[in-house]
Amino acid sequence: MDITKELSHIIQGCVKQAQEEFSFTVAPDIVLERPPKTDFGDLSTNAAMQLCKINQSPKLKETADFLCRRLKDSIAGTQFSGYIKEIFVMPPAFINFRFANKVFYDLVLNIEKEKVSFAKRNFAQGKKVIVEFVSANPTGPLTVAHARQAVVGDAISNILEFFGWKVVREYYLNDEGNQINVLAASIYARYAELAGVTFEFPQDGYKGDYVKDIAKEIFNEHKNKFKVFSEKEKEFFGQYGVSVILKDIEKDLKDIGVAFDNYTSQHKFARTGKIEKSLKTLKDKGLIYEKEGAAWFKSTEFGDDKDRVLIKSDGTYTYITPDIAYHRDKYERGFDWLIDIWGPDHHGYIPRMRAAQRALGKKDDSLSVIIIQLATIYRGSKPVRMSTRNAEYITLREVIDEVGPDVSKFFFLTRKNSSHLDFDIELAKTESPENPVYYIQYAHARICGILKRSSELNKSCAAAEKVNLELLNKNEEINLLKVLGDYPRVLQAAYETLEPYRILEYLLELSKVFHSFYTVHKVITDDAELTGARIVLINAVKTILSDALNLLGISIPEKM
RNA sequence: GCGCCCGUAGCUCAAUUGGAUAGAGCGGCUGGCUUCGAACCAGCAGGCUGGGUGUUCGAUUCACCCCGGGCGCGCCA
Repeated sequence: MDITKELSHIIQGCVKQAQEEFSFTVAPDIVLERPPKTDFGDLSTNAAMQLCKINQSPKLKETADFLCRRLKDSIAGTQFSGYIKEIFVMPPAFINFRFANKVFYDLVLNIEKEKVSFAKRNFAQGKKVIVEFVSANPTGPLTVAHARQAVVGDAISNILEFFGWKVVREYYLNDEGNQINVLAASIYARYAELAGVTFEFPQDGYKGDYVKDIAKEIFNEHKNKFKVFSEKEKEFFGQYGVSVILKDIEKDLKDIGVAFDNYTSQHKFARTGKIEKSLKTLKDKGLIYEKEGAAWFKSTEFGDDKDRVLIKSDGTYTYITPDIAYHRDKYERGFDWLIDIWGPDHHGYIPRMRAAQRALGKKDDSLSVIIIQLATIYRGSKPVRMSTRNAEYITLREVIDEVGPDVSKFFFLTRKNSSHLDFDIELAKTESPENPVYYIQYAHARICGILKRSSELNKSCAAAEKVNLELLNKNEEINLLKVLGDYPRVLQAAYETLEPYRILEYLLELSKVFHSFYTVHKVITDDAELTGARIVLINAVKTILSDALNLLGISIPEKM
């Protein structure tokens, strides 16, 4: 039984009665939320306040009292009454509900039976969403800056899947254009050094050692083949470099546990004719005009602050031109929802992408752009500045090797997407209590320890249905049960806001109430019935801990 | 100058999208292991939520104006 749903039906009925009683004409939406303190009960509605507000009535208290009486009447005598212990009004005019413990016992049985899918809702009904993220230029190794986007994007994808979406994780590979030419020239310059050819290193070239490595590789195969740097060499060195770098990127992503379903190469995409097609569509709609030898898109007609060049006067495309076609192609591939995850340096790009999407006749809510703020990386107390061109960066590889994938993921997921994140590598590496990862892991490990011991002692055999859960009535047990009950709501909030950090915060809270329970009560005792009940309880905690982490892409050890 | 994000305890961040006495972790201070793992628990101290005005039963949240920080504003990608 879904208490929240049932209750909101009943409240709706009572609100109608209140409307008659006080001659209110408008009814509010019914909102049920969890009160901030346990003194205020387990669930709360502001229906009375809303009712008075929209009907401009000062009778706050009267309305609340009336609603409260009617609610009690409506519930009394029904089977529902076994689940509600108390209904009371608190100032200014909240109506609060306190549950009977039966609510929580049912919940634990549910977790035991269905595992984590007890929290599942099929919101999407199999609709398709494409999540595009990372999409870092293949001009150098992935840095920790990309790592946050990778980890969050993957977690968001998992959450969407959990709620019934068919998800495709996609990496848009920007493998042509200016920066690839610069890469090609940089590699060629290093090659030239080996081959004894004079060629000046480009001014804004990529200075990292990986460029030298690639050059060396090419030199070993083709010692003196490339005497000059013409179009042919530009293409060869560029694509060679991209393929080597991409291989490393893929490996890094794999090692941190982020798997893409698809890489779309701009280089290949440009050869499908789709860019020209989308240009033609815009042109046919009269949204493109000529000025100073370039072709401009009237993006201001769709909310952008200035029009944008699509075709430069030299005949080449700007960055957005293929990107518009690419986004259009996503729709044509059958996706109902497009999610782009970008770094903060791209936020200025949102209005023009949005404009293009509108120009193509798509609804605003079919495209979501999530901006993930940068992670500032610290080594101890010192921030590390990063630049790919100047070869000053910490790579994702270093972080995986130093800190390990699970712990790094944990840190990248601890903050709201829009918040800056301080990632202290030294802290992440320490095994000190300052490291919050261990708090959750420790709770999990403790549970595993108990379960192992109980099975050694042969005390865990009672099946959940036969266990007398009513024995779980101590404060610490009830608290634990309540937090378990919050889980579906937390997941749903993470889904609606696309903010995975909510799940992590929840896990910290769950771990906290577990630790409190643990220090006060023993699970394994001589009382077989109580032992059985408590084992069911901690099993439920274990299920949520490991499955929620799994949803975030983090694994958790049984021992530490 | 314009746009976006941010400003909350000494530090790093929350606050159920307008709710109740603004909460956690770290750091500081007090206590707690003979018993399933003390990487833990219980408690104390710490706040004019950057400042101001407004909207209303109610503002950390919304609107407007200042102050301070980050990022972006190209026929780069």
